[in-house]
Amino acid sequence: MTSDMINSLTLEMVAEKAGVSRSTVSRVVNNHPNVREDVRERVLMIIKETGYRPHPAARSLASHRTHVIGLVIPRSTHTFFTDPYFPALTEGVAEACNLHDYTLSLFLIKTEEDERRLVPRLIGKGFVDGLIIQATHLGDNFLPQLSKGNVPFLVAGRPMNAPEANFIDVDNVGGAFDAVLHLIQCGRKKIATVTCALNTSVGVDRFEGYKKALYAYGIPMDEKLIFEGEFTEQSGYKAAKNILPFSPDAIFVGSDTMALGVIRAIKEIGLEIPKDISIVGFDDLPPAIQVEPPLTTIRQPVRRFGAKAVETLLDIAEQAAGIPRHIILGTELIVRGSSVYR
Amino acid sequence: MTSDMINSLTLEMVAEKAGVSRSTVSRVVNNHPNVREDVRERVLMIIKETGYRPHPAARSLASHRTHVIGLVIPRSTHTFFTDPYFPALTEGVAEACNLHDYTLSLFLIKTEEDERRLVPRLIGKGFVDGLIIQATHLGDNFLPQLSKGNVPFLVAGRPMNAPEANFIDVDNVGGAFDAVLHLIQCGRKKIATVTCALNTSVGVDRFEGYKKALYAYGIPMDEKLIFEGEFTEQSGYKAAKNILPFSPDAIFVGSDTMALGVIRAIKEIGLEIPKDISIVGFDDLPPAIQVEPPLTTIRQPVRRFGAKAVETLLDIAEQAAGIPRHIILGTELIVRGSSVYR
DNA sequence: TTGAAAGCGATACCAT
DNA sequence: ATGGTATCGCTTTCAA
Repeated sequence: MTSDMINSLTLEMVAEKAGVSRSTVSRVVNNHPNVREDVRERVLMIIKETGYRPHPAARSLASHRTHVIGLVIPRSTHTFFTDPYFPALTEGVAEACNLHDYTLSLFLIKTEEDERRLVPRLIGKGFVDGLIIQATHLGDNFLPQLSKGNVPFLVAGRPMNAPEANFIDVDNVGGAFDAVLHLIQCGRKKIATVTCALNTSVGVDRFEGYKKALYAYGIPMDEKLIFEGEFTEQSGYKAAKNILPFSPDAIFVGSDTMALGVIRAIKEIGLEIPKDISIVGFDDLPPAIQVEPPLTTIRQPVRRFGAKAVETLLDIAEQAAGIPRHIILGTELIVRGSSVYR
Repeated sequence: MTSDMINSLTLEMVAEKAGVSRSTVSRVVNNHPNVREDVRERVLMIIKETGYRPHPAARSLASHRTHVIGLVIPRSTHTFFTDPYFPALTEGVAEACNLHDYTLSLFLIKTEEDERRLVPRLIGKGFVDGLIIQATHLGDNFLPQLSKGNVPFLVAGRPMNAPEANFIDVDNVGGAFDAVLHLIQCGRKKIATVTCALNTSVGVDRFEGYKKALYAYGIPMDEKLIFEGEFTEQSGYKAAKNILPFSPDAIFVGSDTMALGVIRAIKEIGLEIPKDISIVGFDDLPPAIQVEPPLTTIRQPVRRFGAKAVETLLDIAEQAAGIPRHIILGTELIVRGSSVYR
């Protein structure tokens, strides 16, 4: 038996060997209930012996399902490998796909050109069973375009301009609140923040949490202690440079990656963390434990996020037109060396 | 016209509207030369008007091509989002796929279980047109298994135990040589190295370059100045802790990520970079410019790597059985603040 | 529970 | 240059 034969095996041939019709083999392959047990076993035997694999294209042509999920990361120009969040998300989704026997296709949309070429294919029938769209750098017309197609999709992260879309997100407001609350409990009085880009929902929501916490504890907000970053280490560094002259005793930074930059800036002017100033980040990705001191931060359940995203998407795909889903996963404060001084 | 209709449009319907046969429409769609110019234009018009898209499954069932490339990252348990190299590679490949109108499917193999389930599907006909296999954590029986199938594949990185396989790699030996040469030219005499895991070809090759450079300049090798890391920041830190007591005046570190750890360790004992000790890394990924001082390193052409990988793979897929390809891309020394002291 | 047969939507060969 | 048609390998009614 050559390796060529292994692959050109068809349902029909298996059926013949098993002495049944191809319908029956198909039922066995698809775990249909209506097959006599001994027949099922016989067919299963032959399948195992021959190494038969159904042909994906034939299958999806006939069944109208591809068993493929697309993960779309729009405008990922310099972020995909600059911020570990994206690989982490990708990993989570990939893992969940493996688990459900789905294939993950990855679409990194970097240019307008990419978008023009890709979107029409994405929303065409028979390309993928569903899409997970990373929300951060979503343009204004991206989701509307998607909605014109009939491919089910789920936004990963709260979309700014499409409250009706299905989405899954972490509790950014709550997480940020916890972060700032922690700083307050550390005895800090002058708490600054470096926000994520404020044209993104992560930026807005984490900033919201910051404001809420200050408000809840009667701490007045000081514009001079607020600076907008844009997700990169460099922007964190720059933001810190702007904030430090006003001598805050704590900084809540919107992401771990930016916190790296903040810490770099603080060390540069010779302040000690957490003695002189406390730092809390957000994400809890690997960099958080690769700095000195290790970073207190808000942990996102990246793996659970991916899994839940895939499951929800598959669920949406099954329902003809269900209720909109807005799923929020909780976060967790992880206390390390960068915040508590004693 | 409902959005439903957009997607259920078939070749046949387009053919009817255009008053030609579906063969002709198919030719137009596939850029076949044998179509009269005015007919082509008329068909193209109708396609644009109707928004017709060929059905991928139907297409690949009939043509035996999927227009999908698989990127496989074996045993990526804690590396995929720990070392920015993997996202960078992924990005490069994704970009190239976009360019060639191919879809990228991502397979992260983390467990033995994943491997058992995935490999048979991967090598089955009709799943992908070709595979790019990341070499670093390749088990011994991975490539042999792949070879049993008839899916063309290309290894990204030199595979340790399969010299006959097609692969593409960067010149790790040459790059490491240049790195160490640079340190020698900086006047350093006692040059240590933190290697990548030595059961990987990156590890072996970069170490080889280190040895070659020392040899070329008559510098004796000192076992005490050599320590094996395992790609992570933490392992770099640990390695440096072991090496620093022997007071080297330079360290060539096998990857930027590990160099981050090395620098952390050096700062901890109060040495100054590059005054007391010079550091050179390898990769030139974002972290390289997020440390103080910025890291001198060997730049890999990640983007070009991805592009070349995809092109080569597609090329292999076209040839029935061509000569084995072993492609090596050059590297470039990027001098920043961590090496030259004056 | 099983089998027969009609699609699924394209490609590609063979005529013309 | 164009059209007719067999074919790709499976799913899914519909009958039996």
